[in-house]
Amino acid sequence: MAVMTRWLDPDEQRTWRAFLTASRALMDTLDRELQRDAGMPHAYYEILVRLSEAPDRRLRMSDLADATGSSRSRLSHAAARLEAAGWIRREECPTDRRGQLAVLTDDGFATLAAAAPGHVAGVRRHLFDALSPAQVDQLRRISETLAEHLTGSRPN
Amino acid sequence: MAVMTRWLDPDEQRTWRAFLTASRALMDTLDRELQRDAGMPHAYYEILVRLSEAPDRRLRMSDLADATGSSRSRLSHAAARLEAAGWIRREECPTDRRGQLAVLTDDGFATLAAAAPGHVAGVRRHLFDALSPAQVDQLRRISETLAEHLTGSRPN
DNA sequence: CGCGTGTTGTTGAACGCTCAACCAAATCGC
DNA sequence: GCGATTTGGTTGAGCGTTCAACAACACGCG
Repeated sequence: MAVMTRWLDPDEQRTWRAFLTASRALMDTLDRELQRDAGMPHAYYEILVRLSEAPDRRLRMSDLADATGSSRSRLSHAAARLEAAGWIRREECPTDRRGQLAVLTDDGFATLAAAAPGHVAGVRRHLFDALSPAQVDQLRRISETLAEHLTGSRPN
Repeated sequence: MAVMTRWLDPDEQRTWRAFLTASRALMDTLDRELQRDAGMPHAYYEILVRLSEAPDRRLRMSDLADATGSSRSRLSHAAARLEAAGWIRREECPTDRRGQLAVLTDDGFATLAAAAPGHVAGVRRHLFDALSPAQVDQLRRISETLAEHLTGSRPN
């Protein structure tokens, strides 16, 4: 027998819609700021950040895809654009002939360094400044729980 | 004199990355489920929902754009697709000759009714089931605060 | 009234993402 | 070892979004 749908009660409804509105507004705002100030979308910024933190500023495409939570296809397309912009280059992987390494160029690093202060200020202004320290802590726990629930492992 | 950047401290860093991971994973998952089960992206589902709740199942394009948090351009393109799918139709606005009304068709309503149970189950499974009642409450307050901070008004 | 200004909505191009198909190399199983 | 499967990565088509430009209409103010 078909299971009756358990709809969202008014409180859940309110929570869900507020979450949708807030997270969309936040990401849209940061995306627009980054596009305006650094000429790249937030997803590309994240790729450059991960590369900048990696040893020798290089990472396997696969690991980079995992770190940024994107599909291989998406990363492949993005890498093509980033390479055309001169911000990364590709190298062959010495231990696996299928593999490719994405390497952050000096140009890419400089672009990232120029974009970072403005972006961090945006994150602070639009997110952390609006919340109490207790709320920031709550948000961290909630997000880590959800991330683990959805991806099966803790966020990196 | 240039202001020194105040970087994110390790806790803020962790919070920010967890939030990015969680919200992206959640939206990606729901989007994929909706695309698979109902043949539409989440943004289009939201448009149909808002229309279904409006008096006479019709709304000014502008109001619909505000309600779904999308640009006019985006909504215009979306409406063209939804109209081609037969889920909405457009009518002229009687009080403003510039205006257009988006009207949910019976077909659109039926499609929405068919998609809703699965989608609600997904929201429950991926979001509410993973959190304690206290966390749901925290998430609501946090989201409402952020939404108000970012958009200048409470989420609807 | 009539002119300027703001609002409503659409359009086309460029861009980014998804999905499915695909190739090549590594690994598994016998 | 050798065929079958899995893994790593790319590609092209189709879709949705953004941005800037535009057209049509409403409104305010002299």
